[in-house]
Amino acid sequence: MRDLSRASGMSLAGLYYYFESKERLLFLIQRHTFSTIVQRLKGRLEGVIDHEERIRIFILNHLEYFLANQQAMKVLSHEADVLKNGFGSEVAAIKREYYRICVGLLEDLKRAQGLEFATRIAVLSLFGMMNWIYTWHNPRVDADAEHLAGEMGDIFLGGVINGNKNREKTPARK
Amino acid sequence: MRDLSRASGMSLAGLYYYFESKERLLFLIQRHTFSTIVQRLKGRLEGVIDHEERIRIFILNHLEYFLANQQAMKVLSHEADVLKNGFGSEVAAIKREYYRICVGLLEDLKRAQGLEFATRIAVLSLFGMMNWIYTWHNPRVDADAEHLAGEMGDIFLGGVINGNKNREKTPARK
DNA sequence: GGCTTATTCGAACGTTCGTTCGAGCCGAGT
DNA sequence: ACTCGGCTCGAACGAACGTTCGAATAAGCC
Repeated sequence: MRDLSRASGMSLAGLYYYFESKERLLFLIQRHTFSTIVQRLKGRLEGVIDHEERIRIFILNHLEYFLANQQAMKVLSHEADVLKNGFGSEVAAIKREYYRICVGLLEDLKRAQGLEFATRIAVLSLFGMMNWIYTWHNPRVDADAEHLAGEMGDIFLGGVINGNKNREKTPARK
Repeated sequence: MRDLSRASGMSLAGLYYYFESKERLLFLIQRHTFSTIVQRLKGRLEGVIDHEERIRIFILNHLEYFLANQQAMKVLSHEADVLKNGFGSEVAAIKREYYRICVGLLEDLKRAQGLEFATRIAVLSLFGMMNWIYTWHNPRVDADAEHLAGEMGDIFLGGVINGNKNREKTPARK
């Protein structure tokens, strides 16, 4: 809170005039952030029918926000699940909606192409790929969101579509 | 430190008799953890020549340790890069060696199969997939390390081997 | 038994943290 | 001119933190 006070130019007590506690302030930041990501995603998905393209849009939307707000996302990733009961559940609901959208995109792809893979593990692997970026991405060295989304989309889509073909002496898995 | 004192049964001051500071204690834990992972990996890779199998071993080794020490890895993931200069560089060196091993495995696969993808992004995506597990894995619900390593191996190997075939109207990328 | 050395601990120190309080400032309304 | 409500702040409070210190205990050796 003292850091925020210094950075914003407002006194420490002044912050508490607007935000009743540090926890509520974190809650507002998290709610705003995750709501924005979900809202932008919905807008971008409208009218797109190709299943692979929809997943690529999901990845690009996610990475763009993460890289544009890298410092913030670093904190938010570390501060996941620290909110107490009341605050935590509302943020958790938004995250759950986001997760469910991704599950839906994958289920659609599975149905359309007759694929077989574990949706939950695939979705959480994808989130891992994307979220881990805050630990290594250096804007001066690494490619931009669009390029990275392309590469990750290649790996992920190639994986869920052709994945189990690479098991030696193993039939398609249930 | 007070938590450790309570959990270990030794007084707070007693801890400082054995570990000169909280930072040095964290350093010892990190060094031991990452050294163990690298050491086990090297043992398991010995004698295995198939490139895909070697990457699957890498994934299994990583996930097994992460799931067997989930609470610890949750902390270590959060405490990455908090060590000051002296301590930090030694741990960073071990991590870099681990990273380089993974890069080597992928480069071998690329060469053997004539593939084209960005190694750095692929490696860091794989780390993301695997490391993110501490945020969602529930031992009572989710599969064990072996099963998860199989699924993630399918996705990752399928992705790097067949990835760019899924780009619409796009040639293989450089 | 005495003496030395290793181990353990309660109590405290100084700092940082989240938060609160009371007093001051300032512009709008009467 | 006076007041009132919104806004801002310096200063402090109590708790938690990493760390230290001196004394108490235990263990090994003569």
